[in-house]
Amino acid sequence: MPGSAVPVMVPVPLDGPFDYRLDEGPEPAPGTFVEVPFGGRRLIGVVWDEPSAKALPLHRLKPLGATLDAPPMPQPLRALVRHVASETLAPMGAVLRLAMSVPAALEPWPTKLAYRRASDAAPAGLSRQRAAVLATLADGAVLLPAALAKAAGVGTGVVQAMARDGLLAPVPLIERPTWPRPDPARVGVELTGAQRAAADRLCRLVGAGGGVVLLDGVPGAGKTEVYFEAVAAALRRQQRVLVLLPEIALSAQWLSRFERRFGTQPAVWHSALTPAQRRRTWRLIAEGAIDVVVGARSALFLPLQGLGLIVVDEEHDGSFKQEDMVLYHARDMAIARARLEGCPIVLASATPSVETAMAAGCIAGGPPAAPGWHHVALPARHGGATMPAVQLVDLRRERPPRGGFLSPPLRAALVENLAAGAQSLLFLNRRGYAPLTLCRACGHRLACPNCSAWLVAHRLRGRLQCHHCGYGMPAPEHCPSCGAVGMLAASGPGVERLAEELEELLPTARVALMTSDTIADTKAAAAIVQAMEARRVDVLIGTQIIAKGHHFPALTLVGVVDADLGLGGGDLRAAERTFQLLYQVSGRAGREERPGRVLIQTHLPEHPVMQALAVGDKDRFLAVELEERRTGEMPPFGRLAALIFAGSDAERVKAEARAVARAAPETEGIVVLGPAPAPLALLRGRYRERLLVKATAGIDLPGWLRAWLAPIKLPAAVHLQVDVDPVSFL
DNA sequence: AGCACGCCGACT
DNA sequence: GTCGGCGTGCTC
Repeated sequence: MPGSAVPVMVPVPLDGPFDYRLDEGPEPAPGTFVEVPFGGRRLIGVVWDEPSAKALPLHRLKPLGATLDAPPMPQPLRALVRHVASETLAPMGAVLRLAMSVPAALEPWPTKLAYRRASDAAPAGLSRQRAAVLATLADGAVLLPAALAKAAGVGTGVVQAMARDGLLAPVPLIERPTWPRPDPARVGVELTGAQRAAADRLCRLVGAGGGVVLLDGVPGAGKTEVYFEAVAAALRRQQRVLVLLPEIALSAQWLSRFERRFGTQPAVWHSALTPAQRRRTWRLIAEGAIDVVVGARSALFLPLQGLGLIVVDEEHDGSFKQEDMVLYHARDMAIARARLEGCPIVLASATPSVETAMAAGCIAGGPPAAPGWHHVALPARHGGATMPAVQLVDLRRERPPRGGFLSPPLRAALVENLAAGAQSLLFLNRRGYAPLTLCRACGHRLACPNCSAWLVAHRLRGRLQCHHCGYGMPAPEHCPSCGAVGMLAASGPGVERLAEELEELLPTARVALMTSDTIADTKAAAAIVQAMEARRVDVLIGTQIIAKGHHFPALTLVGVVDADLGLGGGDLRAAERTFQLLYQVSGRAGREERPGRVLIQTHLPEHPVMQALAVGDKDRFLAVELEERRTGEMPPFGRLAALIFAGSDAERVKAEARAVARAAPETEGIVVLGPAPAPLALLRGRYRERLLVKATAGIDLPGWLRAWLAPIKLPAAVHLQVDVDPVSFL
């Protein structure tokens, strides 16, 4: 008997698949989860669609193990794994691991022992309790011990004893939880005419085979309610829906809006789930028992079948780019999944990314919409949401008092707003007390020993902390360099320091701080949101964590303390990110009947970002930014890739980076820049050098990179990470 | 990623 | 004399 070779992908960071020998029985279909021997261990893998690269003779293959009793991985998801690997240059097995993130969910549901009567005839002389148990189990009923005891009005001890005595017969019962199904027929909030029209356009695409829609409108224009109608359309067709949100936007507020429309909460997927919740949710999704999943970027790889719609909300958000193991952009890969599933995808944002806006053909002076792309714009609600009045405060003229960071106009506005009994928000994208501590005696600056970064002072914790690695130390009393005592001075603003300044300015105000340091979990976040809603806070100070997801009716003043923060560093997307962030923050002010006011403190009032913010014109900003990108042949007109070489030996890292750069093939339309020290030249104790690859449009950049790098063998002491289409340049 | 095999320091 | 450090190499 010859047997056959079965290709299996395993979730280890290698390019597969690997072949296994099948001696008898039918060949398992692609997607089947199987157990296989691998190296010294046994792994769960997936039967793959294409044969392995090298065909070993059958006798050299190890035997295929058992098939797991789990729904096979759907074909479009397998295709997505291939696609993500091919685009990111990650080994396919590393991507597969993302789609097999919950191995425990591949085990069948646990069975619990339930009981039925051992015989129809009731023996004589039973206690009242035992008789009650048997009576409860009349008509062949089968119940779990706890339910049985409760129904019979006895303790569980009676049930256990009766089982032991043979009066009850055990029946293994599979405990499959049920999940409430969202009801598309319910009526949620009433849509305006314009919202209805936009919703109808989305609904027409559902079931029509595919397409990408940019759904664009100011905060409060009702984007969520509009795409909910598309969700309902998919549900009416018995299809499933995946909604991706940035982690911090997945708030209780979003969930309750969903519940208002559909009568029940959707399944959620994010990093804070417990292992048991994770296992249950994953398995139910694989079994097709869950219709709608809302989750952070890792939800992209959930085994939903029969997808009818994908939504990516806050499409522009940088956190959709995964920055460690496999470097993928969840928005771009969601577009790929939608194409592979043959379903439409809605990208929603008040501040679309340049890439998305260009593809949707909605930038003045830009190209028309790419094939399959659509643009649905939602106008502001009349009498409802309007963007607040934005005032630029020129810090070169309006100097804050010595040692402070709030300019006279912003101070006045804060005082005024408190007197009026309204709430204010101060935005500063800097955690801690001060970004830098220096010695006034010798000028020494306290830096992280592992990274090229300053240590950030955190007064609330009495520590100095590195924001890039885990390093921290108690705040020292004397300078570690010259030993001078009491000469260490905080330099620059942080949110904690702002709170101090505010306490001086508004001694009676109730101030709350919202940063990732003060918000440990969703409960803590909900507590602050509640305090704001209940008007127990007058001024909320926060980092970018406050930019999204919540809206506070009584908030009428927003102060941006340092608008220029994100513009330094020469990052390609610095202007775009700053505009998006500040526009979102500005949108927090005055979303109900009260008019809002925004003060933006800047040293660069003439910068296009500030000018666009001042007039609230994102279309003009996009047009200016697109021209800028066109001139430099930067994305979306060309593509970039960053190669980061890292290792503990600075010279070796540099030498390897140089050698790899020299090996780059000469290609029309591609330039390799560098190596140069990466922006964080030292990170977690490893020296980093960077090569930047710039390709003109139309070049298969991942393919070119693979051809270049495949023959290169790096020593283990130098690690190379390839980031195709980098978002952050750090 | 794991897990083996493989050569140099501090212990029963 | 061993136990164990993690460097490098392989996994159908």
